Amino acid sequence: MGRVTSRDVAREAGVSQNTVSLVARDSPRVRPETKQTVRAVMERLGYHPNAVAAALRSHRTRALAFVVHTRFVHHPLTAALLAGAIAAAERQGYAIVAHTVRDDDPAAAPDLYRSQSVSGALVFSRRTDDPMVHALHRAGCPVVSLLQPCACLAADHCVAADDAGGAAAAIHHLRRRGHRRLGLVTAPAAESALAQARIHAAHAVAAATGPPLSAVAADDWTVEAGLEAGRALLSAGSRPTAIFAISDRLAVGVLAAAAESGLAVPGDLAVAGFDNIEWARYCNPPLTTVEFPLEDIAAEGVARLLQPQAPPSFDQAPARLVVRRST
Amino acid sequence: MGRVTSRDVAREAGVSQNTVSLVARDSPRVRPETKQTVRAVMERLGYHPNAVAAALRSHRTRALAFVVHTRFVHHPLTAALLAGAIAAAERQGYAIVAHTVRDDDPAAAPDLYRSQSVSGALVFSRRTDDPMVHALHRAGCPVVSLLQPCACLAADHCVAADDAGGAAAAIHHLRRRGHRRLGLVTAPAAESALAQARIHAAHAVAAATGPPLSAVAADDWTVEAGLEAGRALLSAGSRPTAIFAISDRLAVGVLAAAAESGLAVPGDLAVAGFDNIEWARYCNPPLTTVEFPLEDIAAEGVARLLQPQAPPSFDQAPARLVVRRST
DNA sequence: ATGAAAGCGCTAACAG
DNA sequence: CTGTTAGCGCTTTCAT
Repeated sequence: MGRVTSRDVAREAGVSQNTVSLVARDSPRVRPETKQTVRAVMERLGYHPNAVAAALRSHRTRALAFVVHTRFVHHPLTAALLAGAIAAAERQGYAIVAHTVRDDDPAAAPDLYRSQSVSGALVFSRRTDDPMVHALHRAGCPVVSLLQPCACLAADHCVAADDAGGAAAAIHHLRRRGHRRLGLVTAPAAESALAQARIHAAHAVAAATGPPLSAVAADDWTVEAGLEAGRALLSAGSRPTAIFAISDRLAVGVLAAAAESGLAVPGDLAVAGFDNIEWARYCNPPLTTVEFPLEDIAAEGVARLLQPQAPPSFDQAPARLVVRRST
Repeated sequence: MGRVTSRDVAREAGVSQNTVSLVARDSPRVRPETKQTVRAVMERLGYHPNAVAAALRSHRTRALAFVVHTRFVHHPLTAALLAGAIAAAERQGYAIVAHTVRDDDPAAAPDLYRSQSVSGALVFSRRTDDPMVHALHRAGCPVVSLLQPCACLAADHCVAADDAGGAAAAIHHLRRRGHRRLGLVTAPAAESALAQARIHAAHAVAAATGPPLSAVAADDWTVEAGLEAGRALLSAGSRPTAIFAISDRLAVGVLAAAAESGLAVPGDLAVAGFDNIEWARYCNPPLTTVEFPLEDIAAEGVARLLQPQAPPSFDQAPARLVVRRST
């Protein structure tokens, strides 16, 4: 009891294998009546095209890789990007192969491409100059980076949000609330153009509207690191009355630091973040933050891999301030 | 400039294509010296085996699907399970194809299997009787369910945690803290054997150690639903002094309800959850909860798909109480 | 608009 | 231990 092949369908329908193939792909070059007949036989025999054979013969593998560092698998943005990528890819008949890369082994990423298992890769990286992205690129793999600009990729192979605009909106908002002394919690910025965009915009807007920001760099994109950075800012001589953290996880750490110090939020300290992760809605108090359309960004990434000649549907995805009770 | 094939390597190394194939798969039936020679040529020519051709010929596709409902993509457990599955699969040379299924379209799941794109599926479902799992199973796809027992699958095709033990530990803990009036927040339990295991154990232990639980059913596994259930419990006549929620997200909702009512946690109300999501560590106050080894569970799921004849390495993954400040 | 023939790159079966 | 032969199921190319 072998599986049903296009040959079986062809024989049964009294047509050639070629015709079956064309019908399966809904080619306009087959007469409608013939299609009807062949489709009926497919149905009756329970025929399902073998994607592996199709890929071998056509040299087109209908799959894309989604590559993320092992450490960022748990990041809330990863899930949303992955979901968006799956949905968009599926619409075009592509599958998404999820792959994680350990920081010490960036060379593993291109194997999927070299073995013809995928025809391109979406990456979510925290670093502008990422060995994993380099390795993919050097292997000739079409790569699109999500959220993060990448040194080795053309600008239109990076689908980013309007990080500068979002950060500017957050600082403007804090100023409008009457805050003079502002604090900024950053992440390892030297490595990340995404972080730099948010940081530079924050500094620029702050300088244009009042005293400069006092910035503290967290040493990772984690709640823990945000907590420590928050402590540092809150124990300084002239404590800020508002803090903008360049990610929500960092901001959650700042909230924890405020709680430690017995500061009421937003009474004694206002806090704003960036990303609008689910957590932001339900922390105590709910966090003012910047949101951007993750699923659209992932979908655009898929489009730039699969229709590389089509014009990008946007340059930067819009960022929007979501005001909640923390400010 | 076509790609390098095993034929090119064979010609260049002066051996047969078959030998190249055996060397690529590191067969013990090839003389070490021959391997050396062939490997050198592979290296020199930049040969990378074509996984698609191998799959077609051998009828073994080295990929597994990881299937989850669209609504649960963002669930924190999903990321950990996926990461564990990827790591375990990769160790055996398999890739993970991530796939989401909309609730209204359960029939889409088997397509990946029928097209020979994957040789089995890991599923993460909230329902014991899930149309998506049924569809996969009916299509003949080997399926292993993670965390959730499934009606149509053999017991050893479900890799679950010790839900009963974890819930029991939580209730015992609350009793030891001196609480008499206990509340329970459940999720839609009729559909979920996982939920039932936690609920039944909680009721049983509570009954054996004091007055019965007063239970409220949240209508989803979300923070929002937990918030509403928490409100219901806290507005009742004789308010409980401690609440056990069968998931952390529900528990976070209960914390929010407590904050609304101006109740101090744990002073006026103790709260415990289940799952130990990252959020639990950093909410305010940090949440007492039950943890279990997600990555091990995913790895075991992969093993049961790829080595179906090997004995399971465990029956239920151990669950452990993590005591934090909320109790 | 359809058919015939060839072959993608590999592995399996068998022979030696 | 290694070589020979055949063919996985499909798409492509060319012919009609």
